[in-house]
Amino acid sequence: MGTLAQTRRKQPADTRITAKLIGNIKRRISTGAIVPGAKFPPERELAKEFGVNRASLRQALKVLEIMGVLTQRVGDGTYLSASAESILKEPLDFLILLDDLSHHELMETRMIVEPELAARAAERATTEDLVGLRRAIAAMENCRTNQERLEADLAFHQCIFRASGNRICHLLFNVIHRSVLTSMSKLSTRVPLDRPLTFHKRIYAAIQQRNAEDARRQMLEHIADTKALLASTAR
Amino acid sequence: MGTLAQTRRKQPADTRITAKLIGNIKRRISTGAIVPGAKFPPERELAKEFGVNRASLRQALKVLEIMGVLTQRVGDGTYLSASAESILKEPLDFLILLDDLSHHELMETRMIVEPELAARAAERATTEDLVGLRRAIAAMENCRTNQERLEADLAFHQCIFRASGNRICHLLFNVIHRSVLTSMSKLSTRVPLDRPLTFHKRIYAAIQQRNAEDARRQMLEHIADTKALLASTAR
DNA sequence: TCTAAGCTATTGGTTCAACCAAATAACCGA
DNA sequence: TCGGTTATTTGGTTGAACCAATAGCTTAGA
Repeated sequence: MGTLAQTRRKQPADTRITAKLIGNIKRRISTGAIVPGAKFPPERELAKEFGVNRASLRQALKVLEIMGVLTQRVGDGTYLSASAESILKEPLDFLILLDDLSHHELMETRMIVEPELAARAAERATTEDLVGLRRAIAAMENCRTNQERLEADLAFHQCIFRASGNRICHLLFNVIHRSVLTSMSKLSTRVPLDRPLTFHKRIYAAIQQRNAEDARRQMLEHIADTKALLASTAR
Repeated sequence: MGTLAQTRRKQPADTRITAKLIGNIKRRISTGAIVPGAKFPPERELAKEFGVNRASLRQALKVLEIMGVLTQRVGDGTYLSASAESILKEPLDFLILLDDLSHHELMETRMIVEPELAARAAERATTEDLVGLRRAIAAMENCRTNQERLEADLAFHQCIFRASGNRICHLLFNVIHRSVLTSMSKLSTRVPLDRPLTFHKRIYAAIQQRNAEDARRQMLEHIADTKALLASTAR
């Protein structure tokens, strides 16, 4: 009997075929065999190439599609994503559910990281970043619905994430903010406008003046304020 | 026009059955219909319940299994994970690949967050945390292989993550550290021992003395030192 | 010649049915 | 009661068929 040629079938060594396929695709990406934006071979071909059934391949591709690693369109094909903006969304959603992460803990995380991001933004912000911040403040001043107000709030912080120059934090906190936002939008009580707006203006001023230390402090106060407010309305 | 509900792509709602199933399961978890550790109905039943084919259901379950949300065992069944420790691993791996995140950017993120975590650890560390830190330092002093040294290094920082009390950062930086570690273990040059060890001892002293400010500063220096070292050996 | 409508091949989406393999549960004889 | 055997349950995989959306080609018409 063949000692090594048994990778095909019947051997229990062939466990976890989906994980294997994902690992294989990951390797192809890391070696540059598949490049962001590139088109995959058709599923039927790729399955043959991997030596697995199309259904099995689809499981692996589906995992990557939900994660945002790739995109599939009927009649067109499968494409590797150019970036992975949404890649942390689903996982973080489930993380919050399974580990029962509360607003409190999310806000705590914000308090740890965002002041530092604000400080970096003060050091690195471009003129476009500053424009974005001003626009977000204006949007907040002119908002009419609660939803608009929350979106404007999010936009302001996103500008800071971007200006900080750290993509990991940028992506992560986009997701965290969005999660906080959706829970806040479900609160019956109306979220106040003036206090956050005041802080946003102070933070903007600090960033615009390249005052990292002030930006850090104002951001910390801002989030602490919001956190306290959330804790009071939630009860 | 574009209120907000139209952020959906062109994909018709009747397709995307996998995403729908995942959303449904997510809802069941959030409402407590499925509780962490609980057993799912058999795939054949669950598929009937959802009104879809088993193959389609399996795609959804496979996504959640790879994410670490649930566990499947042949002949046994499907169980909802009690926690989601590994949930960020795969996504972050692909994030690093797709967005071409470098050591540099990962270390940058560490510099942003870990000093603050060290400060919190100084405020909150339990006696068990302190024991863990001492043990990690001892392991680093007694390590013989490069791999052992890196593992001991990781263990030290993980203790701090745990002691900080922030689970999100804990999970996130476990993954980031592991990623940095695997790339470092591939470097031909031997990573030095004395400097990191010195910093670890200083950080431990600060935490043990409940000196948050000192812990923050020492950690910042430590990571900056490592980062510089990485940058020099990588060239 | 160019455009628009229609047809066709491609490709992902879904379903169905069968069988394999691992774990468990039930059973039965010593 | 114990220990091993058998049957059942349950996830893992395969193959084929059909649906539906898209892209690309063809063709009729202005």
